[in-house]
Amino acid sequence: MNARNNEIVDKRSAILKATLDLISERGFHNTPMSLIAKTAGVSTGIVYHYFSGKEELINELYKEIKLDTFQAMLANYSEDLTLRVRFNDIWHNYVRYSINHHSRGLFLEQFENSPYLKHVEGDFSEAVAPFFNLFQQGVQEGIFIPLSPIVLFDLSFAPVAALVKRHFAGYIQMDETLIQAASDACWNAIKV
Amino acid sequence: MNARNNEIVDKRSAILKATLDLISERGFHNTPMSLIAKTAGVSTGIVYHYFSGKEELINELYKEIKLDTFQAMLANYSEDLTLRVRFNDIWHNYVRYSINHHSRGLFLEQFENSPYLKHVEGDFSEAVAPFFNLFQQGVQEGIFIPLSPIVLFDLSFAPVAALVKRHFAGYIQMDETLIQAASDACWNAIKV
Amino acid sequence: MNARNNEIVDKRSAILKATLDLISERGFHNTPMSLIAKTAGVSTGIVYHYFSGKEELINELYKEIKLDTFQAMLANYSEDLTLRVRFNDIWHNYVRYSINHHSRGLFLEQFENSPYLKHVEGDFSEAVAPFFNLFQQGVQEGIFIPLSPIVLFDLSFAPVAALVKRHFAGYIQMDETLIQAASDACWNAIKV
Amino acid sequence: MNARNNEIVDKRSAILKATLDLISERGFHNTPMSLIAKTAGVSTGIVYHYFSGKEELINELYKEIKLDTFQAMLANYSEDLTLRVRFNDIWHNYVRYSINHHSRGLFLEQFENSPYLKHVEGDFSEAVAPFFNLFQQGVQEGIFIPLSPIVLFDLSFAPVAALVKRHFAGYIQMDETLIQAASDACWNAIKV
DNA sequence: AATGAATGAGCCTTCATTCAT
DNA sequence: TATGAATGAAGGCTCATTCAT
Repeated sequence: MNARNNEIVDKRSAILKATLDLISERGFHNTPMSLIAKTAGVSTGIVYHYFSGKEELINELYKEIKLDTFQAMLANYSEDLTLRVRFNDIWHNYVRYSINHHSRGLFLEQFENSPYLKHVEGDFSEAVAPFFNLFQQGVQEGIFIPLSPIVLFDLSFAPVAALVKRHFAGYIQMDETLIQAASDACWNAIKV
Repeated sequence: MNARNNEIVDKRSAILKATLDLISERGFHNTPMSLIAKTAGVSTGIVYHYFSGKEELINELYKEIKLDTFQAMLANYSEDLTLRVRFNDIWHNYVRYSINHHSRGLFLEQFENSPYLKHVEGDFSEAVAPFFNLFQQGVQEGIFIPLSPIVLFDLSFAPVAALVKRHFAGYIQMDETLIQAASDACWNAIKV
Repeated sequence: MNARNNEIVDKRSAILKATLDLISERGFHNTPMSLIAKTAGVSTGIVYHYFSGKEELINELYKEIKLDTFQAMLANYSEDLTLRVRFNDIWHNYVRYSINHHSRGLFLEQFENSPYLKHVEGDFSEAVAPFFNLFQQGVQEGIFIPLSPIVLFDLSFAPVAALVKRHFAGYIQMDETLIQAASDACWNAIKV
Repeated sequence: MNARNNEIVDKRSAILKATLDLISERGFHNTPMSLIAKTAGVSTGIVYHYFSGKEELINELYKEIKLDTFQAMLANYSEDLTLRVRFNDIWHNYVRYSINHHSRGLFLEQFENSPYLKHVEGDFSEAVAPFFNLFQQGVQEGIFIPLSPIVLFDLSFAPVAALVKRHFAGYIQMDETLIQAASDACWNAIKV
């Protein structure tokens, strides 16, 4: 990759990064394109070179972050590990990622709860396959309660975002002890 | 209550209702005050007679809905019932309410995930006291895992909103069987 | 005058007084009718019973204050007194009135410098006759320079408003010594 | 200065000029930004590129005009000239300027009498220094009555604005003869 | 006479997007 | 590629005036 390409990557990335930071703090509609450009250190016009408009910019950002989040949850994932260990790793990864990248969580929740934004039909099927397999295997082996993977997914991980919000609101402290206790609780939720 | 008061109540309520419907479908910033007024069948100006501005209108709506949601969760609640029954009732109430009043759930999630809106410091302490007591009692009796009520609350109910979203997205069908299964799962999550 | 009439006078006066106070401090366009009504202790609607609208209200107020100012300048005025004494009395009266009724001066200057307001064709000819006579007599007696009364009026009194503004701005202190010196200066301006 | 700079200067100037013309004829609050833009031949939005808002636009205009007025009064000013000549020149310059640039006078008086507008703390100290020196010198030389420069300034020039108003109202004709007579009168006012 | 809820036109300002350079 | 001046539609809010009571 030559200098020119690097620059392209840099500029596009700078725009995406500025968008994330700003939107997570100020919200979609309180984040003008001009501010995104300024924060990214580029001109307003050039943003429209990399993205067709604000909506596409945000959709692109969503896809990147959503994918990155799934990948982070699956760090060190291996089907050689037991279900219990895999589940626990994912839970910990997810919490850690959510705490270490707060703005990403804020962005995702805003995005996914905004009826205004046309939800991208991003194809995350590949990214979520491991989860699907995990829960399916558990059901088949009679370890998990016989519900669809998507339900098991929500029963397992919905509490994470809620608890991380409490953490940042100062109501609780997500230390290792609490993380483990909550992870165990969620495991018990779906365990037969 | 005389005709005039009825009218006042009606007008204010009409504005709040229009706001809820519009925002849940279009989002905060895609819902102009003029559209709210039009939908409510009143003039733009009069909205500012009942609410000081858009922000107060939305905050007021939030407080009403948040409170109503808590109350709906506690329908037929009685401390004479066993923990198990109480928990199960709340879970069912919450799901039913979320499904029957979809727009309220959409609104709440938008609101609570919007960094732009100054979150009202509405005092819900009274409204959430029963939940607090429920979880505290369970811990004291050695029935629930020894975590703070707020954590137990999230472990118990965070999946509801997630599952209802899947329901409306068409991925799952929240029928009585599924509701009961999920409710049991969450009970198992916090049970010792 | 019976109680009812008193009330009428009171209400009308209260509106005029509120208008004066508010406009002198906030300006014409930053003074809503609703605030005038509230300050006067009456309802918004009743203002339109006493005045046909905001413009008439302000015009009425202008006429009253303008007339009152002329009359104040002529307090203790007598053609039996010498020109010198009459001039000096007017000058002192004007300054004292301007200082003791600051809001009236502020209002008059706003009004008279506002191109937006249709200037009332109030008939002040009777009120200004003494001034006219004073200057005309002085010219006829060869005491004043032979200029039209209106020019002599401005040469005599234009500095008053300017100096009173300096006084309230804190640049000067309009004490008796200064008033007398300035009054003498203006006398010298028009004296042959 | 290249074409682009010229254009910028032109556009900014066009906005200021339109603002002056409109406000002097219609008043501050009867002059919408949209009309200013339209009159200046630009879009509404671009006004906010050159000025942060209506208030800054007006304040900026005030500073420019106030300064320009002082400079016009001091045209051909030289301390080599006698006090008498300097005074007379200023008086004539001021009257001529006020008559030839009527809108500027109207604007200044509106602005300076508006309690609503936050008066800019423009630094005119440099611009008014010659006046200050003039009056101070006169006092020191025993030619002017021993009053502060600011008082002497008002005694000298306050009648100008008043007389120019009479001129435009049609009551008097400010021809050379009258100007000279009035200028002499004001000189006599402050002369020992 | 009196109230004040109600109307709706109009204003200031913002901001996504375009385009000349 | 890159800039940022420029556009203009749209939105939140104000307020003079009206009118049912």
